Amino acid sequence: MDTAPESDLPELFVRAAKRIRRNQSARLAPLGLTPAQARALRIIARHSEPLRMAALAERLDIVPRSATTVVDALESSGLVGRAVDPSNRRSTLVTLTDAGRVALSRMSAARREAAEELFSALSPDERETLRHLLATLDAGDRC
Amino acid sequence: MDTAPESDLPELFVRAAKRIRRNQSARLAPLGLTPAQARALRIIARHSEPLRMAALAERLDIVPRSATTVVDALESSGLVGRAVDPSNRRSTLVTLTDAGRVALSRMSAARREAAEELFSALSPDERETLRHLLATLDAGDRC
DNA sequence: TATTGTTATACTCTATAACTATA
DNA sequence: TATAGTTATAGAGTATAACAATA
Repeated sequence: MDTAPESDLPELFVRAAKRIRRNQSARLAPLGLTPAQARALRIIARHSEPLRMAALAERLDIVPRSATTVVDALESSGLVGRAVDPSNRRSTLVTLTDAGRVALSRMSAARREAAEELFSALSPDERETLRHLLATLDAGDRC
Repeated sequence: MDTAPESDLPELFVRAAKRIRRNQSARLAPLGLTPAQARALRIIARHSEPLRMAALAERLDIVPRSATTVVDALESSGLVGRAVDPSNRRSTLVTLTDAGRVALSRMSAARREAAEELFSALSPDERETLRHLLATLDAGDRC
């Protein structure tokens, strides 16, 4: 047999990411959201003040043009609104709507269930170790 | 400040996967390969015998139709060949060409460099722990 | 009738380049 | 001229559904 699954780190990440993406897609579809839209919504919600498009793009780790597509979708769904920044009319401020807040609260339950389902193979200690290693990686790769 | 980066496991995975995908794309582009094509090529190479399309799709964790697209690209590049399975003429056997073997050997150096670059923030022990946790997760989610 | 792969099509995510409005 | 965001376009990755050839 030469079918032993490859187990190097990048390959394992690709596999895990694929499972997570699928799980998220399935759970978010009933809410009318894609994973990228949900991610953007959470980032917008985490901020007390409206976010500029460029700031949102940076936090999503995508180029500004790609953020436009994501926000277009969220705006069409009525979950966020765009407003011209009065202090710099070139900038667009993205704000959460009431509907957006409702969507977010529905998402949080789905996210908890998804995390439980995806990481049930690990003990709480193991999950914390994993979280720590991934956070270290995340911080390291940005320097 | 309410800008502390979210650090739950799914979010950390999405971020890590994005970095890995980018790194792989950049390293594979000069070889004329996409990450998915490279992954397929490695799976085909790991087998001593030709792989059926359905078997390849299963190992890539994609539907058979999607495997067709990947193999089409590899065949156009001359890295793999298709042959009718004599024992079951409905099946297609995918085989590595000499050019495919050359491409694979070039890939392996690129993969080592990529892994070193991506995981340099972790010690060898930490990498092994991470590998173990991801492998556990991978095995668990398939049952 | 069931299986294997493919044709046809569509959607998500993201990118580069060129343009517009504003500064 | 520089900046912020967008219009236009493209490509990677993957999916569902319908169909052909074979079993």
